[in-house]
Amino acid sequence: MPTKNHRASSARAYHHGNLREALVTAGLELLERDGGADFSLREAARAVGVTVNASYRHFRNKEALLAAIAAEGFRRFAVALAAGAEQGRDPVDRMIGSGRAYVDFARHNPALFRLMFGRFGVTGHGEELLNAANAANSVLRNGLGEILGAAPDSPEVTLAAAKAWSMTHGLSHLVIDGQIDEHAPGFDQLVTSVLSSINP
Amino acid sequence: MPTKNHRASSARAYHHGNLREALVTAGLELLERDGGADFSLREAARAVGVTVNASYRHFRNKEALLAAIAAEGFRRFAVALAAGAEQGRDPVDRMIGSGRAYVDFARHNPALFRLMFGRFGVTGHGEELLNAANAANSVLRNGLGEILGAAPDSPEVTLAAAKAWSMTHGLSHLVIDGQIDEHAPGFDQLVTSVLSSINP
DNA sequence: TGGCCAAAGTGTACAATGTTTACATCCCAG
DNA sequence: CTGGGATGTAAACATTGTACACTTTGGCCA
Repeated sequence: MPTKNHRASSARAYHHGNLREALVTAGLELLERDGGADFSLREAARAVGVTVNASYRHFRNKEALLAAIAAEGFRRFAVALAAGAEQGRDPVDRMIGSGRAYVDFARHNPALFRLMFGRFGVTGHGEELLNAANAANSVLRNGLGEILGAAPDSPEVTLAAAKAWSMTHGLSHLVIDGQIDEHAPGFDQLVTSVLSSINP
Repeated sequence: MPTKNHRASSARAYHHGNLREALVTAGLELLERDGGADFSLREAARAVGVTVNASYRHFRNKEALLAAIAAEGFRRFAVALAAGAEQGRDPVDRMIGSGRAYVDFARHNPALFRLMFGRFGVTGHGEELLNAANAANSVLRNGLGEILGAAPDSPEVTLAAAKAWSMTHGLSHLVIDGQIDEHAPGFDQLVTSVLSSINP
């Protein structure tokens, strides 16, 4: 636990205490507040009650802050997928459950979802992000491995994962981009129906 | 043909001739040049050899230019899908052919693809964009209608379209976002395999 | 033909943003 | 207690999107 927490109590200390984490949290909030475009660095600093330049003590640049936010997003994503899976009895049900969680995560955090997948191609943005993304990924592979009775890194699972992942990911994108209307009657039914067809 | 073409010949005329179209073209090019972030309005104007403010005679703001670019993207997209379908003999083959074209379009125009789907939720950005998007969509529905022997606007086709579209769209996104490595051996095989499973 | 006027383009200005460089303040180790 | 590294602030810069006022152009009508 690297928390130092210099002045957790004092109302207005010169040192913020844990600015890095605070900026990530503020960024997450701002990201979803106006949904679309990404927040400005100054805005995030303002929300935390600090000057812009202070953030440069914790992140090399804005991109680095966004990467940290994306990493946190992947961590929450993995938790959501696992939680969605837990509600199913058999492996197929669990798979569909986490698929539904996948879509719901995107619906409730569209800007974060786009940030996670859109701007950080897995590599070149730090180990933290990479690990978080891989953790989310293995939830999928383990589930499919169980269904197929094969190792999570076997070729069959790889192919099945590509199919299931494509379907779920595409559905999520189409929904958050408004191509599929999430408020139309029968939307839930449609999601269920689409996700059911990922059964390999 | 609304082309006025004031001074098509003169090398350096005060009036550009067809600035609107030129800006769209320049925008398309800049978009793919550095792949990721969207170009600056000033950059596009510079590329065309004109002041930034000149663009405001043709577009209300930057967003409007992006919408026009997205519309042009959808037009080319529809053409590509139709071309991809033509190579197949039976309806299923044609479906897969346009699916492959879908993925290839995304691979060759990732920034445009993201712009088209990511920032313009079908509505609220002008009729031109809406029509172009619908044209691309009907290529899919017609193909599936043919396969299923049902009307393009029937419920079965709607569901089948949601599945096929999700699968193809998701695969495209995962590829251009680097989650699926397009340079890995067997990539073509994987695409074929994934797309084959859209057969309803 | 000549002149006018709307369309199309330029110039200047402004607030906001990301980033750099120099300075100020705090807290803990010695 | 004290000095130095960590953490913050202040001022400055180039770039961006956009607004406002001006200028140039070329086709239409007398």
